[in-house]
Amino acid sequence: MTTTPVVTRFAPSPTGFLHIGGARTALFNWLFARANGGKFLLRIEDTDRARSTPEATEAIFAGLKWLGLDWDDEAVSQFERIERHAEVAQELLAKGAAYKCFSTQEEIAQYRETAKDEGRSTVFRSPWRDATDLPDAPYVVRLRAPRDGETVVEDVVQGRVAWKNETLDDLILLRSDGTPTYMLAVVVDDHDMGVTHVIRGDDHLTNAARQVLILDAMEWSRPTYAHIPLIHGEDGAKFSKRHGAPGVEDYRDMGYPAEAMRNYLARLSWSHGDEEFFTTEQAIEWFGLDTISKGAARFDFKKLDNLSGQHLRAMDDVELTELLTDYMALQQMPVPNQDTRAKLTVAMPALKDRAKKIPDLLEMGHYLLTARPIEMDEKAAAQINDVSRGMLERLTVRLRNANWSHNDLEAAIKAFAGEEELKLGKVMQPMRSVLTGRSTSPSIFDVLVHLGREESLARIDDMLAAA
RNA sequence: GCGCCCUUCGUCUAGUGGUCUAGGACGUCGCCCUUUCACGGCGAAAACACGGGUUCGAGUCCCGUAGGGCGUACCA
Repeated sequence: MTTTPVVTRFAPSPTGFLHIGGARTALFNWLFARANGGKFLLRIEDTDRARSTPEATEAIFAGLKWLGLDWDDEAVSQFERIERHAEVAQELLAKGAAYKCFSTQEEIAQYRETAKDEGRSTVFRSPWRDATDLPDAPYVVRLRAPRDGETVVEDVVQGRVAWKNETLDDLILLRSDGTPTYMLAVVVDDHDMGVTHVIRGDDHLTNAARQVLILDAMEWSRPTYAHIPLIHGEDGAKFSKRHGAPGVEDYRDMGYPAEAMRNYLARLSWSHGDEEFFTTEQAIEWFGLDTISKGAARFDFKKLDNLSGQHLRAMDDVELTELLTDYMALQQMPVPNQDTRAKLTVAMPALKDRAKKIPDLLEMGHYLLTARPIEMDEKAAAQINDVSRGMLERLTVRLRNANWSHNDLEAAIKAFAGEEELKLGKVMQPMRSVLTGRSTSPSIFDVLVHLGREESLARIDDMLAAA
């Protein structure tokens, strides 16, 4: 027995951006290919010229790259293969497996209407299926589909799915303008590209029945099908724009690391026991079509946030600093210089401890990214009054003589609070305001150390001078 | 309308006839830690859609019902 190498593909239509559902489909295909040492191919389904744009194609490339889903070989343009699609249609015609249908769209619509009125099946039955006397008029090429028996698709996730052939119509292969339909194009392309496993959304499950008919007519072998459930929004309806963030770039912009995104998306309708948090390497090791469930999953931002935080905390500090500066560049923010980056890396353990997304890192590390004079936000400013000002003034005197280490500073400040009979928080919060301009930040002792003696004291002096 | 698919805590899921008085994770609530916010630790509430079968025994198999989804184009 020869083992044929696995070939999967992702085949999006370039009509906008990389949809979150599409991204998950791409991820499954990628994971399966990588898990089996196979190939992951990309095909752009751009045969609908009116809706396809080069920008959308670029957006899909960008989305996949950001997610880290690298594809093998050149991306295939379906549009460029229409000659080949037509060729197959001709072959089918020659074999008698397809026929020319001269019914107009109006006639078809009429047929369906009367069928509906009479309570019959609305599946169109072309009068040209067995006609011998053909007019000289525009025609479409239809598949001569079997009318008896049933068509069965063995799907690795859905199981055995069967349709009575009488419910399937003679689908159109070539339109009256000679261009191929989607049904024909997918089948031909998948075959020519050597795709062994078709992993796609279960909105294509019904299409599989008709595609299999084309395959059979051409006497081509069938790929393994895996129709995976769709991703729904938090309200249970198909994930769309009104759910807030339909495109992968939205998640990039919100500051989720790609690794967290892969982890979260992988866990939607797929699982490996109780594993929740894992690396991409582990996902590749564990992934299998047999552990995909049939039910649609709802997208849950809360869980994504949690996973994202875990990934942030697991990341290396230098790597995280890079991720942070890349994000700042992406958001058109001034990118910190080498010196500031070094400080960010040092502070990173404290910053990442309380972050879920990259912008949280930015917020936490704000004190390192801002220069004197510090601007306080509203909550921070509320901490400053005559009492806290006086307190800080007395504290500063102590600080000037303190040894500038985390432990010594902590000891000095605690001693001060004790003498003033103040709860530590009463001392810390005003300090936080003055040093960071925020009401939340890493530990003040850390902040003092990160900032250094000179900068810390200067920030306090600024405030006192402004009084 | 017709066809196909789906249905375990609020959410993601484990579960492949007995070990399920149903496990984990997120979220929620409580307690602890604590200078804020987080993180972390401990604990709690919380589900087999419903009804029939099959079986000694069903979350697990079969059939209905209900609910949801997808499809039903000379779109992809």
